[in-house]
Amino acid sequence: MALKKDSPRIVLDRPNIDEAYHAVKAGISGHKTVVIIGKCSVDYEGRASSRLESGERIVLFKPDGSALVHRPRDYAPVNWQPPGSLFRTRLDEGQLQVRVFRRKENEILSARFEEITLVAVLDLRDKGEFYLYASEEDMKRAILAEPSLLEEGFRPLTAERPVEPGFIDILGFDRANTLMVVEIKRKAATKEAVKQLRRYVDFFTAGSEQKVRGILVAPDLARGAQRLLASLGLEFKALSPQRCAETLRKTRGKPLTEFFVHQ
Amino acid sequence: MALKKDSPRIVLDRPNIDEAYHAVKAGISGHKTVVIIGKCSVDYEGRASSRLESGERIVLFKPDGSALVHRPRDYAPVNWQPPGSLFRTRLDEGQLQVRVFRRKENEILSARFEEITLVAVLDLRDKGEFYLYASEEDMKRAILAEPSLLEEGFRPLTAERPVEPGFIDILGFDRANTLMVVEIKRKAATKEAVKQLRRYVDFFTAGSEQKVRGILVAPDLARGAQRLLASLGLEFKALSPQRCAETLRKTRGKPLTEFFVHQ
DNA sequence: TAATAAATGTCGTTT
DNA sequence: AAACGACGTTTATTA
Repeated sequence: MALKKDSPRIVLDRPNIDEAYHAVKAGISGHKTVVIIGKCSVDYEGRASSRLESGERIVLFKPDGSALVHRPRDYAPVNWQPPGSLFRTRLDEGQLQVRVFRRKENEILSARFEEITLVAVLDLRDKGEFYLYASEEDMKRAILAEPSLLEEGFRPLTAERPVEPGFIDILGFDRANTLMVVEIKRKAATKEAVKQLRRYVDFFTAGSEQKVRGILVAPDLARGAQRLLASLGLEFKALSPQRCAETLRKTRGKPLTEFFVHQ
Repeated sequence: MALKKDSPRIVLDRPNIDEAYHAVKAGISGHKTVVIIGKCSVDYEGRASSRLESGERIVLFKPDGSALVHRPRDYAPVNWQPPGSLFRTRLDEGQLQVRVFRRKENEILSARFEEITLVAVLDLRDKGEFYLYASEEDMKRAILAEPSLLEEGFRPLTAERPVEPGFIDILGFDRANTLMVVEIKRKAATKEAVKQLRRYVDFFTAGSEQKVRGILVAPDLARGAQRLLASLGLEFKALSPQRCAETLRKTRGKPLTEFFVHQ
């Protein structure tokens, strides 16, 4: 059973099992988004194993090969398979069964429906862009565009050529030509971030007499990070993602969305 | 508008905005699971900020206060709020808008619907147990139940009383009464795991002449972990989660499900 | 409340 | 393909 071009959409309210089976099969082979709401049990075998006993859930099968089983609670799906999985639909012992295979990890997910409340087969059109801003990357770009955000006289180096260890956010020189290693965090910097910065600074001080400054840029310092920072001889510069977003907007005179990072 | 006891379920196929609004509002105030499929844009403000431009999506509102916006692709929701959030439904400029507040983190998610394909208000009954096995915790329990899985003559200490640093998986003594620190991984142990074990062993060797053995228990060693392990003077014991699950079953003579960890 | 570790983490980038 | 780090990580556990 193939989906007709003029009927890319199926909604079945309390379908019988055959109706549900044909709709789901057609939807999956037609690369549609399939929603099944009903009473089901779910088994998973792969990196771990699990069994979910019978209950009413919302199950999604997406055209990219991802599958999700959602209970009426929790943020996370109780069972799932990532994109790239293969769907197989069948009738087994009078029940609708959908199996989801992921060859790469040798994983299999099986959902078996005892009762079906609703089946929806949808050709969802979603080309909308997703913009996430005030990211760490935005903060980096703001400092490169306006180095005084970090310190008067700061001259970043990263903008000109990539630095040896690519994991360093920004390298540059202060007014006195002292090398500065800049580590950026978009949230309050933790002790972990401090230790990370120390390692980066060590990379440049190793086997050298040259003084190197390590600057942690973040909106705030997390509990305990202040003391560790001081004890490791590093510095802190308070800077919020919001401030960076404003700077980007002003610097280039374009709408903020221009600077969003597309996901 | 309250949901009547005898109509705990609403399915609206291509509803008009007023029908949709009343159904969603009733569903949310009645602590039902609400599914809205339609064309919407989504804004988020909180730890970061995001804007999702118009497109057709599946949006879930659960009775526990969690919300999910799913595009027709990807495993992860494009936007969400965790359980405990507050829902507010309203009609705004002729569109259905649902806002989700999370006071604690000062986060807000707003979904605005231009077109509504489907609204479902459901009273999902889901008491089914979820069992996950072959977890790291299961491996630990298996070794405690059957110490020879690790090594002939191994006597675990953890079972008797909790150990000082609670982050160590198992502590015990070998046949020669040498202290053993056991780190368990359910997947191939990475270099990170090796370094972790080294830190734990150091905790016991610090300021002591006593020899301490560090054993990494895992089904396999990841690339590079072998060399690091040897260079740090640690040992490896191959053990699979499956083997542990079998041992648990044999040891106690109960069905495997008895040993599942309930999530 | 804060810190820490685990997750079927997922997802991207780089080696 | 493996490895490494980031994530609005989330979640559970422990101090």
